Amino acid sequence: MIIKINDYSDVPIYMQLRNQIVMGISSGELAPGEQLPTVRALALEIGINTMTVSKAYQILKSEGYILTDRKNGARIRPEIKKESELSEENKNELMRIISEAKISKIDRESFIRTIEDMWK
Amino acid sequence: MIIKINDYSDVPIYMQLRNQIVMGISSGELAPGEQLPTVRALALEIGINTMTVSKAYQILKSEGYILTDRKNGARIRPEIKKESELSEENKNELMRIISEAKISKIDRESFIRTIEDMWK
Amino acid sequence: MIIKINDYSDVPIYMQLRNQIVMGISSGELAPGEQLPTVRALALEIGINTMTVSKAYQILKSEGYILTDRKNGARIRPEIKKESELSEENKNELMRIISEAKISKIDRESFIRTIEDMWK
Amino acid sequence: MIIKINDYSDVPIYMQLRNQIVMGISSGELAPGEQLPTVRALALEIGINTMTVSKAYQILKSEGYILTDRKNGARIRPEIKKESELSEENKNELMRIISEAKISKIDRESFIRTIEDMWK
DNA sequence: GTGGTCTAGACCACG
DNA sequence: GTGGTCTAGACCACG
Repeated sequence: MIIKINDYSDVPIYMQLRNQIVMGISSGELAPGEQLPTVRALALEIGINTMTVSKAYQILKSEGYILTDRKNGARIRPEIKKESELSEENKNELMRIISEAKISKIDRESFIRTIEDMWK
Repeated sequence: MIIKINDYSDVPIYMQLRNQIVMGISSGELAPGEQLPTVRALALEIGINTMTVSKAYQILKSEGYILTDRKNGARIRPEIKKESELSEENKNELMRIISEAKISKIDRESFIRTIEDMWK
Repeated sequence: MIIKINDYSDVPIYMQLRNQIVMGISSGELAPGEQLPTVRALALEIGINTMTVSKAYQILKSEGYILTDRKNGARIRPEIKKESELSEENKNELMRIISEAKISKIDRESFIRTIEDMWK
Repeated sequence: MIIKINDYSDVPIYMQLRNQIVMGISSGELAPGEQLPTVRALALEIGINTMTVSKAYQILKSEGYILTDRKNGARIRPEIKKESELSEENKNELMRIISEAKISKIDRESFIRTIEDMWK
């Protein structure tokens, strides 16, 4: 899986990394149980600090996306358990985006079409 | 209009303020041409520094949401002009949220229903 | 002569007024010796504060563009005397604008054509 | 690059700083990709507050002149993208300066020569 | 009375 | 070590 970091984004690097791994899981590119690179290897590959990768892994672990053990490193959790609801943060973000879309005179139908395209 | 600041959020106060005003405009709670509180009044009301309010207003101004004049303070721009497209940032955020929703086993239909509810 | 004030400009109203009168003189719309409206009349016509008009007149007077006397009010100075050189401020502004034009990849010829058009 | 702040100018310090950096980019004194001093270092050097430098940097960033990243601080954007047109504000300023030049009996040819000299 | 500017100083997230 | 955020407080230009 290819990770792309934008050094100039407002989104911190560890969060960009976390997001891309989550998206990889969601798309199926990262399979349940799949081994992730070691912190060191991934840091080297992307050209970022090991601390940054470590932080991303810790967040993914605390969110229940990955498992880590000393022997095998990190891997995608075979059975990810999540509430079948959006988090409050995500609801807020959605509301903000929808508000901006409405002000931009994007109509509801084309907005939903965008969502449907993204869902695939 | 009631502004609520979450001190524990990662989102900076000025941005929370900016977001809530944008949502107020979108919902119609803040009408085109409507007067906003003065920087000082709003700072006092929310219990934050005038600079922080000022920063929010300046962002809103630079984004074309409000107008400020020396005499009357700030008001909602009567004709807000926006590109009828989602920004790249908003698209990225949507993509992230959708990915998380899919992992949470939220099905597409109920996700879209959520959007439709929020759109109203 | 029609004066147009933009309440939302960063340029203070008194300065907008001053600028428009200077441009009126330059274009010939305001002739040497021509009477200007009284402070009160102009304030009423434009819908601004008399203090603001007064401030504009004072600046124009100190710059040698107009004459005021208690009896006749203000009028355009019959013989405006100016150094036949740009002021330091105007040179600085020109330099700034040229710098921005160059970065915008505007070519020198089209920039000068713009100047020549404006000069007419 | 030497930055000179005029304490007595009407132009705010952060804007003087912004202008001088833009002029530095335009003249080539600041090369694409070149590192800028840190906010703290520049504040110390000029003898102003870090917030003021920070404000200048944020404006330059929002205008697309510079990039900032958390690791390395600010640098000149390698590829600055600008509309190849003068802004309305710059056109207005040009018009004002030309008007004043005409009143000062500066003739068109020498005015354009001044522009050409500045362009180099 | 309004927003705009600036300072000194603090704390924080990021890497 | 870097920029980002926030505060308290001051002063100023404008109208």
